[in-house]
Amino acid sequence: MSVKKEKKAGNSNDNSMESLQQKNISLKAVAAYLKLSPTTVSIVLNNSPLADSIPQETKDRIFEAARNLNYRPNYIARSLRNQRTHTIGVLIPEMSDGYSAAVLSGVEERLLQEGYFYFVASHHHRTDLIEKNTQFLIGRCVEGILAIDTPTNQQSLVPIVSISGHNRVKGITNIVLNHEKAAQLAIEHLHDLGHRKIAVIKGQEFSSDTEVRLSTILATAQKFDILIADNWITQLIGDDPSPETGYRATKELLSRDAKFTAILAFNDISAIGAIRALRENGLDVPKDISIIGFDDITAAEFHYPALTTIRQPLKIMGNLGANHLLQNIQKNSADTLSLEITVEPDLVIRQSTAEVSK
Amino acid sequence: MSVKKEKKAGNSNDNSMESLQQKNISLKAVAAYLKLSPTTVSIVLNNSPLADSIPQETKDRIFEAARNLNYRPNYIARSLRNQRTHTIGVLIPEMSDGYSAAVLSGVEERLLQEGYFYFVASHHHRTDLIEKNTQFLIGRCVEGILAIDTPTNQQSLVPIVSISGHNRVKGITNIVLNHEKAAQLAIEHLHDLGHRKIAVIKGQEFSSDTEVRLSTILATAQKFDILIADNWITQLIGDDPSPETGYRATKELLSRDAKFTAILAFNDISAIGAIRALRENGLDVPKDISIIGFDDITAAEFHYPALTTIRQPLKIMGNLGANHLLQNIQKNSADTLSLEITVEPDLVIRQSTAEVSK
DNA sequence: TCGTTTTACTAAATCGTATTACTAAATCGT
DNA sequence: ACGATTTAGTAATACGATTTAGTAAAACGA
Repeated sequence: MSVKKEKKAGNSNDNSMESLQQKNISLKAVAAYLKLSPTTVSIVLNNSPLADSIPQETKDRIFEAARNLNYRPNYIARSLRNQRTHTIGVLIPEMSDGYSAAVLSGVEERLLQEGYFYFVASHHHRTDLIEKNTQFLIGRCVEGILAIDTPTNQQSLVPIVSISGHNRVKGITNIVLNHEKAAQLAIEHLHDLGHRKIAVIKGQEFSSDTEVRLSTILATAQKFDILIADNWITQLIGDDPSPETGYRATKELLSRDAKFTAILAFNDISAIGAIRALRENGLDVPKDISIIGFDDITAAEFHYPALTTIRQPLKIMGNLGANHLLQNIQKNSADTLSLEITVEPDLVIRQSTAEVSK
Repeated sequence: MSVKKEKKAGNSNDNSMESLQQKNISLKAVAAYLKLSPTTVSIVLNNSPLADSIPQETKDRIFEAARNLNYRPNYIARSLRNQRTHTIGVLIPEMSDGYSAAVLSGVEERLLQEGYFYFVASHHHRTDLIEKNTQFLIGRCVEGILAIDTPTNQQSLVPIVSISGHNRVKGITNIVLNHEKAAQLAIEHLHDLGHRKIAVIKGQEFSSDTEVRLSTILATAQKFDILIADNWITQLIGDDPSPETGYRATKELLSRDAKFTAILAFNDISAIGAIRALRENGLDVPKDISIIGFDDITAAEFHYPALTTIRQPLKIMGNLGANHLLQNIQKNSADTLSLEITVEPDLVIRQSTAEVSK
């Protein structure tokens, strides 16, 4: 890393500074300039009902002065006065895992529409950081918290909406996937292709979806008369967000010399790792083994072979989460309903699944 | 999407509410409780130099009361008084493109260490949104702006640090890759493998690195006596952040019936699309055509074939950017140096490149 | 012992805005 | 023509902290 100093810039007699607005014109300054009181200026600029009694001519003068002086109300002062920050806090496990980013993009879209901004804090699956970050965010006067794939077991002063959070705390709204449907789609697809012996890669302990996903799969498999032997279940270990964990879990699976014909992976990332492990063992996907992923992240479509997967509408979940959080903020938060909003998965058939051979 | 109402929660006589801290204890309230003035309480809690004259016994009383009453200073009030928000704004093209997320994780890490939070605003490559979002962020009283892969042509009231921004504006610090070195690594690697005819997939017009990357590659190729014919250069079109654009660009390239032996892709995403296009045309990577990507995003390693790529230290660039922005904020911003900080690329050799056949 | 310094605090101003309560002049109704 | 209302504003207060300037009592120094 090298550093190259170029030149001094922006000292006070630099004429290009003229293009910069002079600092922080306050309401008082505008009022002084107009020889009016701050009250009047405030009333007019905010179009408060009191402004009815101000003649249009004066209003025009005020608007013009505000524009010319480039008056921008100080957000901090306004927040203090109004007790509104228009800011929410978002808790995520990891910035760079694709999943959070996809949900976040939905969150951002919705929030910006309403003039809200958000703080992000990631906790890397450490419970102490979840707690600490929650406190930090509340300390920053956020009006609500959106927990993405993050266990939240505490009630709080501010409304909380949890996306894929898997928890049942009073007053917390949950956005969850229809897990039964997801399991059904996956199992049925494999069943249709003739698979009867399936292995499962389970998520990490700390992932909120781990438990439901496994249990719904097991239950559905039974219905379809499909065998998932105990030692055909492995688990992702460690918090590495790369396919490495799926690779390891699959190696482990293969070492057990099992005779399954398909693998249900916890997510697309681990499915990608699994495929690599299989390939290393001389097994072809989908000819020898079929694989289904989960989530439908961008990488799924362009992987080779392209992943058959259960799509979660991540961006929409972000939209919905933001939406409900805003609603809860509008309402008296002491009167919040505990809602559970369910979104539907889709089966996306690509090239990683095929009819069972022979 | 279905909605299931579960139960009312958190009404006022709900005893679980007791665990929630009562709302907003103010400094004044603490002072009243202690029969002291807010001044004294503030002085002690902030450990201001004036606290020297306060006896330890009184200090202890104050600390205890603050703890018992669960006093949390109001961040907004404090910001107003101190004229510090400890908040910065981050401009990115897209939340979910992997690149921004990787840089952001580095940014977040560094900022949290210093007690800063950040607002994110994405502009989807629209210049009007860049301008608008910048105004919004400044309106929110951010102390500085970090522009990731975002052209910034204006000076501003607050310090700006640009990461991969490719621009030369006074007072803006730039974090950039050593592009010459990157081109050198890529070309040299292909040269070593015997390649003499190379195609290039150029980035979109709006990507800040597009121009430098192409020009450095062309210059370096010349040095190595490698041919890059004019019609062996295609460009990514459109703002789709998926490999689709790379796929299209490569199809176009192949339709020109060119006789190159390797492709330099603008980034890993487009390299992945390129490989798919080649495969569809019956060409094997790396046997028939070698491909080099750029960035080394997570997907690169686990793609099939695993991508040979030029790694950018994205997270470190985020770290550095945040770091320099904080430094510029500390200093008098009117006295900011225009710096250019260069980070070094690495060649990561995997399976998408091989010796030229025959 | 008397003036100075130190101790242990507090009153008041400030940050920039929004709102409530008020006032003086003009207009209206009858 | 006289009280009531409307018009066109302003002064004062609050939001919740920090800081400057100050004060009364105690301790100190000679």
